[in-house]
Amino acid sequence: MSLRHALIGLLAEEPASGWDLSRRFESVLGGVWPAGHPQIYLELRRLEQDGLIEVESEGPRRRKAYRVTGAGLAEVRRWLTSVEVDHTLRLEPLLRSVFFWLMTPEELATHLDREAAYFHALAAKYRELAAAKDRGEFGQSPQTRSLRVAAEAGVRLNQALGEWADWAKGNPPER
Amino acid sequence: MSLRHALIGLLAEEPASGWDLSRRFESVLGGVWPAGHPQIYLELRRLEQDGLIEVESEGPRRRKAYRVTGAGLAEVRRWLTSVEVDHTLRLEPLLRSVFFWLMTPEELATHLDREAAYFHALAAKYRELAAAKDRGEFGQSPQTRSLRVAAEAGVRLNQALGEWADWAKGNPPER
DNA sequence: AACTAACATGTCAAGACGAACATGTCGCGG
DNA sequence: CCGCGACATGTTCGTCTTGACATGTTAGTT
Repeated sequence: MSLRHALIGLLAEEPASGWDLSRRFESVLGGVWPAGHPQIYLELRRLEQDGLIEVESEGPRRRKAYRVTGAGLAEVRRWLTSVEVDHTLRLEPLLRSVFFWLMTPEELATHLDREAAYFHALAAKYRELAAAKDRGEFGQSPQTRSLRVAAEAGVRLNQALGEWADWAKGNPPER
Repeated sequence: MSLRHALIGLLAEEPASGWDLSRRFESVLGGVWPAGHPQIYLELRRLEQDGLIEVESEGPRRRKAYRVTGAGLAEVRRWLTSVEVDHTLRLEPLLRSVFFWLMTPEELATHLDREAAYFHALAAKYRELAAAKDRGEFGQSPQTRSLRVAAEAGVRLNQALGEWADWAKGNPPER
């Protein structure tokens, strides 16, 4: 159900079409909240029905740009401040770690190498993004600064996971 | 689809009933892969149909204990070694951080305090669990050692998130 | 003998989600 | 002016996942 609020939140920045939102989801939120375009178009129609967003303009190719309404803005703010945070984490790499004992030491070593490389690379990507923002490459708007905070989470999270994989290599379940 | 493999993996440790698995899911895997009992019972029946697990014994209260078959064991191992890891992460607290600019500084400060407290507390819980395992309180089986590795991830992940929340308090989007 | 908490297994409905399919438009290079 | 790639919007189907409801058992208590 967070998709709903994420869409309103993105629209609060600036009006956008389903297609725009789909791409922004992929680039901005893909790392923390994946959503395909079918879901997005569906939810946009629901949001419009509920009066939380409205059509701002219709462009070429049936393009419809949406804008947030007062009710919509109030609803995101209510979500941000009054709705309990859902801390549910679902991470397959960690699920797998519970079953490392079913792998041979060689298989495990290969696996952990790959995982460590993946996480360190992602951490580097976020580090770069954060540095670019610190250089002011995306302006200094509050939205950009929020993304800077989110990027910091990307850095720290993936850094931690990469270091965990490194640590696991030195502390395999079969010692 | 990982539920399937997680269930076989748990059964590879020792035979168990749907109820047992449900509780083990909550205690062992609840932090990384939530699953309610309806899913578990459903999936167990499917797994039995597919010959990956079989009924080991029937006890009181319609209790059916399942045991992994050779095909089942082969299937988890195939999953662990040959199926691409799904790195999808979905974490609402991070999604929210993209929209911090919609909160007042006061609301944000309160929110970040709560989040930091939550993550630090969880990290402490995992740290304790890891320490208990290091003291040998759960034996030294390969399974226990795998759980030790998973617990280490819990420590590092939540530690990182707690520190991130602390950092965000000092670097709010509205400076 | 009645009660209750914990055990144990399930169904059902609704919603979320993803993969694949379908349709049409605009701009541009050839 | 033809064709192609990127743009843009949608549907459909099957699976996953959750919450709510339903049913019955066993052990222990009162």
